Formats: sequence, structure tokens, C-alpha cells
Amino acid sequence: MENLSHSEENYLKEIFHLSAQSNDRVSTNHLADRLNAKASSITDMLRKLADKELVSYIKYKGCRLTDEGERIAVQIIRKHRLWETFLVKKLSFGWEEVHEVAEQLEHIDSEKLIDSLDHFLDYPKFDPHGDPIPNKDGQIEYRSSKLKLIDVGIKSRVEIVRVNEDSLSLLKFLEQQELTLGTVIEIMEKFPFDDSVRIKVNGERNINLSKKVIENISVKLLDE
Amino acid sequence: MENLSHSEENYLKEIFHLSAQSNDRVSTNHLADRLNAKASSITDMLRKLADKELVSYIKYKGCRLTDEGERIAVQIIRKHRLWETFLVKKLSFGWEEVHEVAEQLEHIDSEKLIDSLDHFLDYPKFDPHGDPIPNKDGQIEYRSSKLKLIDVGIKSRVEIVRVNEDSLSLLKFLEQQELTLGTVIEIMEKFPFDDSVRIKVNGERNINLSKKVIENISVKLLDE
DNA sequence: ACTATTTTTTAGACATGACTAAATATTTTA
DNA sequence: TAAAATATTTAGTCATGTCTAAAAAATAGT
Repeated sequence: MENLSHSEENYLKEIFHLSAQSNDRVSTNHLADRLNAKASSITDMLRKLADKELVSYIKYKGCRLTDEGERIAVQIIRKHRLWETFLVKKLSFGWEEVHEVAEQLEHIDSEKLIDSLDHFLDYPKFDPHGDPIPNKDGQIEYRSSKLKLIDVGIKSRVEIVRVNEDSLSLLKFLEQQELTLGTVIEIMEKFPFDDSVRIKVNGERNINLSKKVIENISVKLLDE
Repeated sequence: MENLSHSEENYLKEIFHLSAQSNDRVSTNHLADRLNAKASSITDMLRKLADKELVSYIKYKGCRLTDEGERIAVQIIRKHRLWETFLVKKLSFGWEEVHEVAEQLEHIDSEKLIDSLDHFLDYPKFDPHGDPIPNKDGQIEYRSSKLKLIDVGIKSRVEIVRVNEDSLSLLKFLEQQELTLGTVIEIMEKFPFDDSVRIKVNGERNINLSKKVIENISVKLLDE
């Protein structure tokens, strides 16, 4: 309902993401880190968002979205993911190129635009990184299991269903290694000293992946 | 090259449009009127744009775009018109609905995005209102003749090729009267006392159009 | 050519969203 | 549990883009 600045929208979105991870109030420093801002700036903005009743903010205790704040955050995420899907599906962007542009597009204010885009794309359920796209009513169909590649046991056969979009260089790496969504992987060996693994890709070639890589890939188990 | 604010971009775009009309320096008040701002705000911004060498500004004498300023203005207009085309052609927007959204989309900063969009739309030459779309190099293919409906003689047969997009209510009116681009019109009668005309549409029905309407429609003559 | 009118600029203010440096809470650790 | 370390807030500043009111310049009218 309200008319928010880009900055305010970015705060809401980031609080939503951090809340999803920690299931707790989001701390000032944590936000400062993610938003590349100083803690003092975060405090200022949280006050403002609290005035608008979009977050509950308790001094020294961090913040949490109100229902209205969450509703808005989800709509921004919906826009972000629909635009990413558009860029990849219709404009042939690579999955590592979409995030930056979608960060701009997500702030375009037009309900008709985003609903038309949703229709044009045939109501996609997941974006190019495998993240679920909230529907018009803000409902998000999360994946039933959230298995990460790092937690998969040896000899398991899995399919890549999601990649963390935050790191540009990770996405470039995966693109280059042809580890895209849908790729089938078998865990050949685990190296506990650095938490890296050796995997077989599509039953063909073996490669090693570092801890940093496998903790950012989600998979689903394939039954033999 | 430079990174401009939305506001700065809007100034450049508006100066370009006003220059095209008057072929002269653009006055502070004229800009204030078009940008819905006070003259003092215009002065401030023109100083800033002059510092960046995007306009030449002479105190009390108005402004004019530099080559670099014009280059940027044209790129913004390119983006605006490509987005309008996308909205109408791909997302089924009405031509009266696109302007407001395109005003936002034109500020998205990604050369790859706009060039991909251009390709996706198959390099359109004109936007939904009949205005020419600048190409990647900033070249604009203006129509050879710029005949306005108000200047057309009696009994002439003409085709609507462009409508001024500035007035929402005019666009709605034309939509409702089915006076879209490509519609063929014959001037039946001119009424000098109020500069209105009676026209025949598609050889079928007669309607009257006020001066306000016909001075905002451009046409091309059809030879019998 | 002088006055009146209009246009434009100047001066000073405000809101937004960021910052730095200092002060104050909270948490950790010995 | 008290000092040390860390996290957070407060106070004061800055740039951006806008505004109002007053001053100055340009233009028009007689």
C-alpha cells in the first residue's frame, strides 16, 4: 500500500532473507554486513521502518518483520525472481548476469506489470537459480526437502535443484563447469580434512568441489 | 558513461523534447512547467548538469544540451520507447497504460538489457504511439513528413501514424473511438470558428474532433 | 527611455539516507 | 562477576533534490 523508497524496500527484503535463515530477530550488524552499510545507518532506517509499522524493532535486540512488512518483502522477492526468469528465458541472459539487473527491476512499481509478466512467463514456479517464486497472493511453495550437497552421503546420486545466487563468481564457476540446474551428480569421495568432495557429473567426468561450493548447492535425492 | 540520478536523466530527456520543438535554448520556466517543479529547482539542477558538461547553461538565457547530454537523452528515449513497445506487444498493455510504467523502466541501467530487449522485439522502428525508436547508436529515423491532422485540407484521405502520448485522457478517448495507428480518415468538413473537423473513419462512420484532438494527431497522406 | 511585469536567480530551509566518531549496552572470557 | 571485547546507538555532518521568499535581471508597454 505504502510508497517505499528503493532503500526501504531493500531493507525489508534483506530482513526477510536473514529471518528465513536464522528464525530469530535480525541483528543490526548482520544487516549492516549484508547491505554494505554502517551499523548506525541501519539503526536509523530500522527506526523509520518501525514508525511505518513494517518491522518490530527493539533497541539492542534487532528487528523482525511485521505481517505487513513481510507481505511487502515477499512481493519484492516475487518481482525479483520473475524478472530473473524473464531475463534468462526470454532475453537469453546467463544465470550469473541476472541478479544485478533484477535488483533494479524489482523496484518498478506496477502491479499490472508484474502480473502480466507472470502470465507471459506462464506462471513459473522457480527462478533460474532454483528459488521458488511467490505467487500473486504471496504464497511460496518451498521445496519439501532442503538437502544441501554438503550434507549428502557418499555414493548418493542427486540432482542439482538450487544454487545460491549471492556469489557471482560461484555462478560463473558452475556455468563453466556445466553444473546447471538438473545436472545429476554422484558423490564419489569425501575429504574430511577440508570438507571437499569428489563427484561424478552426469555419469561421465569426475571433479573436485570445495566446501565453499557444495554448501551453496541444494539437491534432491534420486532413487536408484 | 557517467552515472546519473533519475532526476538528472529526466531533466536531460525533457530538455531534449523541448529543444526539438523550439529549436532554441530551453527556458527555466518552460522546464519548470514540464517537470512540475519550481523555477528555482530548475536553476539548481541546470548548474549541476552544466558542471557535468551535459548542458550549456547561460544565466537568464536558458540551456541547451551538449553533444554528450544529447547522446544520453537519446539513449533514455530509446529505453522508454522500447519498453513501451514491449508492454504493448508482449504484455498486452493498452497504449494509454504504458507511459507511466515506461517512465520508471527507462532508468534501468543495463546496456545488455536494452539491446537484448531490442533484439527480442525484432528491432522495432516505432513505438506504440508512432514515435521513432532511436537505434543502439542513437540514430533516429524521423518520418519524412510531419503532417498534423489539423493542417490537412478538406477531402484528403490520411492514415494515422502518430499520436502525442502526453495526454492520458486523449489516448483513452482515441482508444474508445477506435482511432488507433493505421486508421484511415477522410476530412469531411472543417469548422473554422473552433478549428474542429468532421471526419469519416475507415469509410464508415462520421465523427467530430475538436482542435485539441486533431493538433495531437500526425498523419500521412494516402494517394487516391 | 522609463516604469511595470515577467522571468530567473539567490539565499536559506527541509527531508532523505548515508557517514564518522563518541558514548553506551550487551556479551564474552578469565 | 568484573574487565575486555563486541555490538549498538547517539550526536553531529554531508550530499541530493526539493521548496519558499526575496532580490535581481530581462522584457514589454507607453
